[in-house]
Amino acid sequence: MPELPEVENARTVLAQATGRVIAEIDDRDDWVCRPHRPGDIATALEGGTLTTARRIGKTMWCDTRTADGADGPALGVHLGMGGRIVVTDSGGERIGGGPARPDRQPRKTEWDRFTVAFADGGEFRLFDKRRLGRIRLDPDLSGLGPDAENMKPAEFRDRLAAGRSAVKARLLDQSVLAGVGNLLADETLWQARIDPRTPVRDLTRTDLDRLHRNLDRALERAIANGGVHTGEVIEHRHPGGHCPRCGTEMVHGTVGGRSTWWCPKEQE
DNA sequence: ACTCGTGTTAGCTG
DNA sequence: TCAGCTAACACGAG
Repeated sequence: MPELPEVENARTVLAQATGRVIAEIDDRDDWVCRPHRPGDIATALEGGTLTTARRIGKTMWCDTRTADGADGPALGVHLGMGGRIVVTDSGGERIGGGPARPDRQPRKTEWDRFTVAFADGGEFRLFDKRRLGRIRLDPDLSGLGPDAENMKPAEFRDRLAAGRSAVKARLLDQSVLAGVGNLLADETLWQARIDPRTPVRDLTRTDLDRLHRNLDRALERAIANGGVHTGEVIEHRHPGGHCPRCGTEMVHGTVGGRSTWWCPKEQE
């Protein structure tokens, strides 16, 4: 599920975990918590509090304070392909995450990969069937480009146009800009009518500005509508799918190492 | 039964 | 150095 819009929603849920005293942490999943050893994260954070819930691209982290009021290590949270944040109140009820809707995910405790129990009785959990999510202390954010939201046109052009990769590969490169995933890239390129395979060096300034405007719009709409899966072209990304604008059959290929669908007529 | 995938990373190759 | 490929992680969906 998670690309920038989903992660931003998750961040608002995670924010519900701030300001509460950490009683106990279950960090026994040594794959999700690598390279830490079981107990490392618990030792570092138990007795303290999470003070913020921040995000760049698809990476979230909480700043922390120790029991005696000093700054603690940051707690990094990445959802991977399908992780979800669950925060409960002292009564065990889920909080955050917008309008209440029944949780369709069957819950199985072995899929809770990391749990913070608060002194008030509530919890913060990373629920992740595929175990591709990640928790770590003081995550390295230096490899991330600027968040894909709120980039200036010139900054977007300069960063995107460097190098000679296919434009989609560039959009997916988190060190160029952070937050665009596979679905959002396909949606944006379709909206902008640009072939995902186009080398960035062949894009004109006009192309880049149009791409940027469409990325902004796709992000805004995905956030408003509840996720990247609400994009216009997303439901047509399958064998036999047709371009919702012109009706041409969508074409499939691999670009930037990822499954890619585009309209061969409009995206040249 | 078998392939694919909304993500990331390490390691390898040209 | 850069760019592209592969494997690994684990499981559901088609």
